[in-house]
Amino acid sequence: MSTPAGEKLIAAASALFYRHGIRAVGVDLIAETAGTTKKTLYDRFGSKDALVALYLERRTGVWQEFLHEHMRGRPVEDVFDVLALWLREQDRGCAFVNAYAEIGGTGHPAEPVIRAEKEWMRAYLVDRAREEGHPEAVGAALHLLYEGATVLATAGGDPDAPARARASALAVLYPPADQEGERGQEHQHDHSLADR
Amino acid sequence: MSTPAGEKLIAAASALFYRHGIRAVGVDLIAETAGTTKKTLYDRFGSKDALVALYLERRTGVWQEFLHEHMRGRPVEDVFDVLALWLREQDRGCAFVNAYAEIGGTGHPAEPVIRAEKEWMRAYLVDRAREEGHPEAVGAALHLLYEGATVLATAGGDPDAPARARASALAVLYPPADQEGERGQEHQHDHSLADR
DNA sequence: CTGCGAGTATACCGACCGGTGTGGTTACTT
DNA sequence: AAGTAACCACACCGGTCGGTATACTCGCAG
Repeated sequence: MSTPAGEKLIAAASALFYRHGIRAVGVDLIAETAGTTKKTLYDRFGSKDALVALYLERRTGVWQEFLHEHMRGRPVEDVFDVLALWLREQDRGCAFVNAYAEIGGTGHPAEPVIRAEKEWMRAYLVDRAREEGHPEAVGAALHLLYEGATVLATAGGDPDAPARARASALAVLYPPADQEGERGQEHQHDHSLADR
Repeated sequence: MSTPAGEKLIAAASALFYRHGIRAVGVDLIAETAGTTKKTLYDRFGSKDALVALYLERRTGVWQEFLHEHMRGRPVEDVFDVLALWLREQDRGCAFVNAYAEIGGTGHPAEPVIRAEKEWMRAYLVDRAREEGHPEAVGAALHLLYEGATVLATAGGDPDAPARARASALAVLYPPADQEGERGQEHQHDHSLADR
């Protein structure tokens, strides 16, 4: 926690950074939106970069709380429903991917926060999948589908992407019996994700 | 094609936009890097926004050419190898996702270019999958895995993401025989992606 | 009563932003 | 010979960038 004015600054900065991007939002606008002054911003946080890092750290917590709350007692494939629900209000997509687009590879203090968020989500899905008896590779596949769905729902403009990802996830989680079709003689089978 | 100075400007702008982001690069820097002047830039393109749109259009063509060339005669799952090869030099990830992070939802003239690229890639994967006897839903799954792999290889910092995506793709393309395990009584089977 | 942390208000800094205007130099066309 | 498209050099514009400085007020703890 920070001081009252500090919290107001974080709240204003978070909303502005997420909606318009990091470089597009100046410190003057942040201070004005928060109803405080630029002086207070620099007294609390020292630099815009530090405020950016704090914005992403806070957002990690908010998402994790949202996810845990909505996933309680539900199977792992329901992450795609939770994602769809989240994206209904967070229509600018993944804040971490967006931030990386602007600051990636620059040594910005927020870079490790971005990486940590992706790693946390990977671990979450792997663990949840494992609890339901699936190997790690299945969790990794869910993670890929999850990130792909986020991108395609926003930059791709396809609001049904999470639903499609859910359907794909079911195929990975519960592979159907091998219905041999016209193809099937030129490749070796056993492409199960088990035991990798 | 454009005039010689125009081409130099596009080349300089493309490299700078991709590496540092759109807002981070000013028109002065672009003109100087191209060895020409800001005046010429505005005479050719009219605005920075138009140059951004052109940058993305050109990049669409470069990627499509790269993809076609490397995919010749190879099965659809090899897109993930081509992606890995591409990302070895294009280490800032998907230019379109990055651009969307900066200009998404602003009415920027480059927005339709971004959407078109995602749609083109979806159609490509669906078509390639169909040629090999797979239904549309399989192509859609490949698209999700492809986008997820790109994000996780860059923002996620996981260089093995494309390889993981390839493994997941094989499981979707060639579902193994249903090895019933400890789980399997609480869900209905038949989660094949066929016929959707 | 004094010191201090937190906050406000406002002015200021050099640098850079996207974009324009002026004027002059080639080279190719009609 | 005249016109024109392409280009360069350079100066200029108002506005905004991240960041700093000065001076003042308030509430609270010693």
